[in-house]
Amino acid sequence: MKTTKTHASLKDIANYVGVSISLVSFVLNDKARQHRVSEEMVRKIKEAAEKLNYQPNIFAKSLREGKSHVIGVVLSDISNPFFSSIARCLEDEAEKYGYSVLFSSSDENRERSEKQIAHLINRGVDGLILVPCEKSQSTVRAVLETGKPLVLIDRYFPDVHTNYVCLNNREMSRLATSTILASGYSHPGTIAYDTTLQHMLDRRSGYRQAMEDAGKAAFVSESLIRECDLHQSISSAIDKLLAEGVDSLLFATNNIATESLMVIKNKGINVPGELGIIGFDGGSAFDLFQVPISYIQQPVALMAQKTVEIIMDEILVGQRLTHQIEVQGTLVIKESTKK
Amino acid sequence: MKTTKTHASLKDIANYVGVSISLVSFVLNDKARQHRVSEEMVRKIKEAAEKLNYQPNIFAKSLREGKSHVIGVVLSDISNPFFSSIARCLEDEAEKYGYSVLFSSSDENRERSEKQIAHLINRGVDGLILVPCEKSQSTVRAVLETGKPLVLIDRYFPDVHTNYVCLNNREMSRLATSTILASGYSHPGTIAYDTTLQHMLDRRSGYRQAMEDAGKAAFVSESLIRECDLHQSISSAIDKLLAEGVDSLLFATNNIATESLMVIKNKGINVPGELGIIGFDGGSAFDLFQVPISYIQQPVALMAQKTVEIIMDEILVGQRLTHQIEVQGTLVIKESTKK
DNA sequence: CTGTTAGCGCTTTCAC
DNA sequence: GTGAAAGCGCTAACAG
Repeated sequence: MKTTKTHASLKDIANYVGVSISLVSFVLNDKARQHRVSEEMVRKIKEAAEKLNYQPNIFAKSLREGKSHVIGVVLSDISNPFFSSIARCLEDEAEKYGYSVLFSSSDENRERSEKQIAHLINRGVDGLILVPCEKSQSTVRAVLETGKPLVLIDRYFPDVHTNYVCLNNREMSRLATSTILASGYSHPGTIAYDTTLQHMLDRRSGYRQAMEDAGKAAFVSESLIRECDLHQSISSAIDKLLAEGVDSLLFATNNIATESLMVIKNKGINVPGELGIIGFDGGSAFDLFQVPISYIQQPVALMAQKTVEIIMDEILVGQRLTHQIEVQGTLVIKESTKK
Repeated sequence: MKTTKTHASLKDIANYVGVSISLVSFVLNDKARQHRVSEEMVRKIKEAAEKLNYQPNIFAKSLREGKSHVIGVVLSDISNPFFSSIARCLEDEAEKYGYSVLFSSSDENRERSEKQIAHLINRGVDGLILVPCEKSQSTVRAVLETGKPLVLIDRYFPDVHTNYVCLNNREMSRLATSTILASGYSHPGTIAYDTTLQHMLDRRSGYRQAMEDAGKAAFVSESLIRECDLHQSISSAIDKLLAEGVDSLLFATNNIATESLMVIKNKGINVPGELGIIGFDGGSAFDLFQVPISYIQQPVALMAQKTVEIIMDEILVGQRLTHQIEVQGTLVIKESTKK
């Protein structure tokens, strides 16, 4: 018994029915009408296909059509809950179009992501969905030049003209901060990653905006917008912020929030009494903390839907409009901001 | 400018250098020696390939070779942390072999998983890695019959002869339970999913074993091994167990543990004083709970490594031995079991 | 040492 | 209404 259980081909059906291969191809691709194939013939061929359990050979089809019916996705790390939930939604959306999704994780490493992208393009993906990493403008531009349909998700570069779908980061961050203020906290600080990626800048600037709106612009020294990169630095960032007299914190990502909560717990700081908190993206860790944590929720399913919609437009219709979509987040208020 | 920026082909290189296509093919596939191509020629061709930025057309290659260099993976749900971490590891392992991974989520639904599998096979994947869902023996057997290399991961069916890689579930569960007992808890209970999947049966039976070993067999009524399926039932499962006089709990999965901790927190039960706890797989939620939770850790990276190793053996070498691997877990003890 | 040739399975143009 | 034939890019058996 051979491993490659050679499936029935058009030829097999043609022989079986006693007609030409092309006729079978027409019928099985719903081009029967167009070629005015007789009803009788159509029936016979479809029956035979059914009987022989015909499955089109996707390699041949791809070779011939220059299409793979696969879209490639490069994200930060698929084992990160935020990205894995995006992954799941992308998978579901793509499926609606009969498309499969090939994932790879860049680990926020530019070289690595370039390799992954090259690999995916080599694999013949019909389009690319990217969570671009820092300073990868040139990479994104290079992809653009290949003419491959491309949509960025979660992040974008203001100086690169591409499709993208992301959260209204600035606004959500502003809203979160002003909510903290409205709850009676007077000295909120924030912790974000030390990166030039736009979504982080926006989250920081939303915080700043809220502070200005509240007439606390003067209070916002750079030291209230702490940056961190490694896990260790979170602890020291919190120390410094507390030393500044901060009474509440906005965490710019889920990871930062989770790490920070760990630190806060270990320090025995009381939430929300001593410290008010808002995080990003929710998750069971937020709910199991001493007090449920308020958070900014991203409409992940919607983001995925829009992203796939855009890319499929380009792939199928060949549309070349640029879609830049900002979806609206939701602020979910729990106990951690109830002073 | 065309979308399909038609890449350089073997033909282009052949024309450029002024030789035949096959010669180019040999050289570029490292069969130069074998065909005793002259050094000079090899150099020229490789240079030309470099210069024209040749990239083999993967569709043609696949069509010709009947191989896609892709492996398909069907798991429960890629947005579940346990599976997304497996996904990530599988991705990394496959990459070492130049293979890509196509994921899909079955949601523990047999019909759905059958569709996904069929789809992946249609896509021409060279092998399949499955987290099989309940009662899908026949599906697995069907895959086996196609002759496609197959490895099950996380779970297996005792009555189906396949490759698999899973945790030493019974032993870990036994160890966890006996550890609970050794810590001074006398009435441990357990909560597992209501399923006939072997890994769940094993986790239950490990618990039972430990109880027998401790001379508490009589104490183990069925009611101490609660089953749950929906979220709501967890709450009632815990209620019943507490009513039975249970003073500690072993949760058979990460999800069950997380849900349960939520319930326990809401009930205001003191851990580890009133209730000792051991969960599965760890995660930040476990660490942020009032007291860090002890857990059984699965060597996910190792599992992925073994799985890919086995499947690549079959794909590349055509090996047909059956590998059934049980990897060893680790019991990580935290505060939740220190009475 | 190098070239010719025959497909892999499919789509599609053109001819009858 | 139906069929013949070319060709997508690649590999490999066979010639020379």
